[in-house]
Amino acid sequence: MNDFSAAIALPAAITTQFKDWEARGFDADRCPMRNILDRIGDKWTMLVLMALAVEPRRFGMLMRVVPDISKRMLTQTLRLLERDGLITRHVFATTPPSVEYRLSPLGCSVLEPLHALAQWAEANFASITFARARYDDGLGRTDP
Amino acid sequence: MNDFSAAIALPAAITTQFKDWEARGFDADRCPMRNILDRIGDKWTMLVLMALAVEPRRFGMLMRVVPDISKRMLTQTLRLLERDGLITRHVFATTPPSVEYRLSPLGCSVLEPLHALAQWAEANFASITFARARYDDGLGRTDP
DNA sequence: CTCCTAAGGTCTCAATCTGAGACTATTGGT
DNA sequence: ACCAATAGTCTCAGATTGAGACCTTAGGAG
Repeated sequence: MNDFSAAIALPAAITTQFKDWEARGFDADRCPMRNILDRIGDKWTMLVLMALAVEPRRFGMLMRVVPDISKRMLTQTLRLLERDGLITRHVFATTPPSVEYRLSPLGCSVLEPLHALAQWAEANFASITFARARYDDGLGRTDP
Repeated sequence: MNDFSAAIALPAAITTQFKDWEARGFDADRCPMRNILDRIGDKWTMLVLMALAVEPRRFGMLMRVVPDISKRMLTQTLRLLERDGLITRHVFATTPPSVEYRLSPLGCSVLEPLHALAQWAEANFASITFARARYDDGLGRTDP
């Protein structure tokens, strides 16, 4: 009847955690998830982290590798990641000076959950594309 | 010398995947990660998914439970999730009509990677807060 | 000399997106 | 006749983002 609780292997641990946070009010300052999502849950951050996962890279290289990002947003994203200790910044005294960014150990550790998300994305991309097409054909409204 | 490759247990599988996608250009239409991030990588979507992970919920309840979200954004977020097949929408003919949202099996399956991220957030929240304070005290610039 | 280029930014302005809150529809209750 | 409740939509002001001009410094070309 309710496909909800049966569809996934470990719902208890998951829903418990979410229920827990919810009970504490998702308070913006104290809730870890709120905090972390405000940082990495945006358009560019995960992409930048993934680009740095391949190898340490300089600003210009990141511009080339992260698609469609503007200088402005790349700068901002890198500053915030540096502030949070996920990446480190190294200036080399060439002329003009070049700057390399690399993941810190903390930054490396976030690759694991990011990888989980990536795996999911790859595994379910087809389903999503299909659902999207269906919805756009007007058949999608689940309960019209 | 390079703490990069040693800091995490499974870097090879991860970097390989990212390198792979990068080689294919992160093309906005075809890259799964790009697609998925454009959808769930925003300010509200993960929070809404988490709220629905606890139990199926009606619009008004979601408003109360997801902190600071506006009607406008909640509506938009729910529509996009429905379009992508992650949630379903059920109208009940009460007066006024009420609408319940619940995770689809596909939506349930995303809880797993989301949970991984949540675990990471909880485990590393203190480190991040510390790094942030350090940076804001002007000590943060990694290589001034 | 003088000009050009490189890298990594910053700054400005226009376009886009978001938030707050007014407004809508329907019908049972007072 | 009027109010309340739910799930939205609509509008407008304010916040965020993107595109691209501009800045700095020193080596190499002419």
